[in-house]
Amino acid sequence: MPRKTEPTDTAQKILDIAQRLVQTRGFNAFSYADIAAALHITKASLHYHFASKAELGLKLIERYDRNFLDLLSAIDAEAAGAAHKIRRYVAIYASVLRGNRMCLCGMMAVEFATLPKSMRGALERFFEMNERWLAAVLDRGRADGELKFAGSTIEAAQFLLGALEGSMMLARSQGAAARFDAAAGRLLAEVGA
Amino acid sequence: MPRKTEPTDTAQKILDIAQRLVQTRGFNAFSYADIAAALHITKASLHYHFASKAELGLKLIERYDRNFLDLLSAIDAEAAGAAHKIRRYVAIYASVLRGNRMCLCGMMAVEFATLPKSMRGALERFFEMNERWLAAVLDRGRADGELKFAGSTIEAAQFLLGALEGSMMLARSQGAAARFDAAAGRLLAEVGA
DNA sequence: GCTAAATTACCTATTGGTAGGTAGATTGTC
DNA sequence: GACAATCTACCTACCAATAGGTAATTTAGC
Repeated sequence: MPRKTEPTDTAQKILDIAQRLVQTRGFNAFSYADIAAALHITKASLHYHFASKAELGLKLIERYDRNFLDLLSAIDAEAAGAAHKIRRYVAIYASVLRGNRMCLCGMMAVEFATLPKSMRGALERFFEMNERWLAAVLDRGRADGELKFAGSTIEAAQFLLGALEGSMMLARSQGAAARFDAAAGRLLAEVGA
Repeated sequence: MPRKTEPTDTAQKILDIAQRLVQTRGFNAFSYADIAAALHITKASLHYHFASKAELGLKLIERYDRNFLDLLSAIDAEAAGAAHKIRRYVAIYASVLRGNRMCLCGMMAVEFATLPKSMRGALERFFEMNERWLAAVLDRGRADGELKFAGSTIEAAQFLLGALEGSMMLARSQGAAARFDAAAGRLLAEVGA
C-alpha cells in the first residue's frame, strides 16, 4: 500500500535513471525524453510523478542527501577513530567515481547559476551537512592526538571537500581513476590519517 | 586588415561573451540566442563567424589555453623561485573567482561527457599543459630545497590542480570567495610555499 | 566590383509542459 | 456484497518556445 511518503516503484526508477543522467551528463544536459526512453514510458507519465524538472531535481538532491547521511551514520556506528572515519569517507567518493559518475551535488554545484532556487537551497544544505560531519570528525581526531593539521577545523573540512570534488572532476575528464586515488592518498596524509 | 589568423573585432566580442557565459553558466546552458541578444546582432551573423557551436567551443578553449600559457610565461619571466611562482599561479585562479567566474576548462571538464570530440581533445591538452608547468616548478623547487612535499611531482601537480578547481567550484556555489583563499593557503602550505 | 559582414526569413528537432481520457484497483456507504 | 465514487498510473495528442542551423539577400568599405 503505497503512501505519500513511500514513493512508488516507478517513481524510484525515474529517480534512479535521472540520477545516473545527472551524475554522468549534468542537470542541464538531460531531458524528460531521455528518461522516458530509458524507462519505456511517455513523457506525460513522468510529469505525473514529478510535475516539473525543478521538482525532480529537488527530489534527487533530497534523496542523495538522505542516502549520504545514512552512509555517514554507518561510518559513525562502525568505524573506530577519526583516521578510519575519514578514510571511509574518502572511499565513498572513490566508489562513486568507480561507477564512472561524478558526485551528484558536485555536478550540480557547477551548474548552480542555472538552477531553480529550491534546488540551490537543497544543494547548500548538502554541502553544509558534509562539512559539519567532516569538521566534527577532524575536531575529535585532533583532540585525541590522532590527526594533525593546521588552522580551523571548518576550513580544513571545506578544503577536504573541495579537493575531493575537484579530483573527481578532473579524474573523470581524463579517464584515469588512479589519479583520484593518488590525490586522495595525499589528502589523507595531509590530515595525518 | 583582418586576416584568417587575426579574428575580427566582432569575432573577439563573440568569444568574450561566450566565454563569460560558459564560465558562469556552462557550455550546455547558453545558446546562440543569448550571445546574439547581448551583442545586438542576429543568430545568423554568429554562424558566419563560428559555423557551429562545437567550433565556437573549440575556439574558446584554444584561446583560453593560449592566454593561460602567456600568463605562465610571464610568471616564468618575472617570478624568482618556485614558491613565488606557485603563489602567482594560485593568484590566477583567485582572480578568475573574483570575477564571479569558474575556470572555463573546469566548467567544461564537468560537462565532458556531453562535448564534441574536438573539444574534449583540446580540454585534455589544457590540463596536461597546466600539469606539466606545475610539475616543472615543483620539481625545480624541491631540487633547490625551496619546496617540500612527498611523492612524485606529477601526482603533486595533479593534486594541486584538482584541489584548486574543486575549491573554486564550491566557493562559487556557496558564494564565499574567502573559502577559496583559505583552501589556497592550505594548499600552498602543503607544498611548503 | 569584389569581399566581408550582416541581414531577413526560414527550417527541423527538441525542449518542458498540458489537456483530456482510460483501464484497473481501492474505497466508502447502504 | 453491491455499487458508485475515487484514486493511481498510465496513455494519446497536443502546445508554445527554443535549440542549432541554413539559404538567399543586402549593406558597407576598399
